[in-house]
Amino acid sequence: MSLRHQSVDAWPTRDRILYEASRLIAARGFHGATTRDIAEGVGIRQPSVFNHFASKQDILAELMVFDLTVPAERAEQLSFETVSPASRLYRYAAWDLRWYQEMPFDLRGMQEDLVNMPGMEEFQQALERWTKAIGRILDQGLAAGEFRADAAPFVPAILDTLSWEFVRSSHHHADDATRLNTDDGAAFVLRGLLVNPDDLEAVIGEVAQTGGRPGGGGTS
Amino acid sequence: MSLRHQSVDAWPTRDRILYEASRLIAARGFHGATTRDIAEGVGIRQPSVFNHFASKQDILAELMVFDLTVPAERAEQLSFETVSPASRLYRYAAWDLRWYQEMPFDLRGMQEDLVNMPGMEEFQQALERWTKAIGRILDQGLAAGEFRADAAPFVPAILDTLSWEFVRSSHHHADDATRLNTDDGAAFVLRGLLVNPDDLEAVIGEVAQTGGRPGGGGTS
DNA sequence: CCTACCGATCGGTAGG
DNA sequence: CCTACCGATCGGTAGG
Repeated sequence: MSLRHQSVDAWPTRDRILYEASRLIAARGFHGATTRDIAEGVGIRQPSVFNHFASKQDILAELMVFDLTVPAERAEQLSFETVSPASRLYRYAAWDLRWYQEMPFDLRGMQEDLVNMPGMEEFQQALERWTKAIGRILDQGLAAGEFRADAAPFVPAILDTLSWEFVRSSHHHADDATRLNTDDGAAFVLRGLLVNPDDLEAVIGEVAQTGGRPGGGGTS
Repeated sequence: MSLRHQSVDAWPTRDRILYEASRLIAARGFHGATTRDIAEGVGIRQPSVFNHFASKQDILAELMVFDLTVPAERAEQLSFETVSPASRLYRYAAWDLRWYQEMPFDLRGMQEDLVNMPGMEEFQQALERWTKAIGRILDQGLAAGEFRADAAPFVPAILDTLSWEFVRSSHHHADDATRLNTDDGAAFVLRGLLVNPDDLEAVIGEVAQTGGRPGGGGTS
């Protein structure tokens, strides 16, 4: 079912365009990734790309759904739940890192500034919603005395980077043995953030009790 | 003396080109930042840019010295010193974050992939030297039992991000009051990495004893 | 530091 | 999904 479980060559052309575009945008940036390069990677001629997407920007927009819209939705869900802030942040981080690890596309080129392009307002708002949702969880944790005030400002940027790191690792080591562990990544963030790092075990336990599953739909 | 202490308008044209280029590359990527935009920001005509730099890529190269060559040198220095690995990593992190905070240019557009462009081999090597030097300190800390094996793999990427975060904060809040604290950033990394986070105070103390100054030359 | 200009390459269209 | 093609824009040069 999932694209991840098939060889890229077996994907529909439309998905292969998304895949090649994501790799090239990650490698050279949006403006450096040309429609000719994308087409060449897919094995078609450049104008044929426009039979699947109305514009180059539409390819970007579809990739941004995976990078911004879906994570924003998940962060908002968790920001309104009732378990402890620490537990919710851990759950979000673990979900986020898994999301990027299992992502078939290479989203490292989806830089923040791209949402400022005309026509990308939808994703500008998704980014804002994500930032606010994470900010809510952080504020709740600060108010509850769970989080360190001198560490909280770094958390959004660190979640971002760890996401990229898991994309990178999933594209470089295909075998499960050398893969980075998503729970270790989430634990790293929490250890730096918690006033009492020794509470981490309990926080993780709380997650298991409320039955949080990494869940979320397919990728295509 | 330092560019940071003068208004941008008072800088020599060459430095203003570097400044505008750094901002545009951060905002749109190297290929999205055109020489016409750079010139417009400086207040000169597009061909005049080439009176100061032989090519657009030469502008990039000069910015990369600040982003890669200088930090690589500092990391290598520290990787061969004799104080504890934890203390050296803390010192590197604190130096690195200060370096980016005081940097007059916006280096957030200096993505890793740019070093793969033809002619940028020098910076590909600088990046490699940086990675190896940080890796050496991490390996020494793991061997000494100071660092957690499940946290060490995340450290290089997190140093990277925190650097960008300090660039961003220094470009957004000019006043010292709301500025992010570089020591807090370094402490965040160490708390996530140390087997015994309570040792952090001692690690910071060790730094003071060996008399490590943030030091390093000017910026221009 | 300017005006004038050029070859190459870009995203996208026409028409099958 | 292709060939043929186009207007716009790119980095860079000539010559003052």
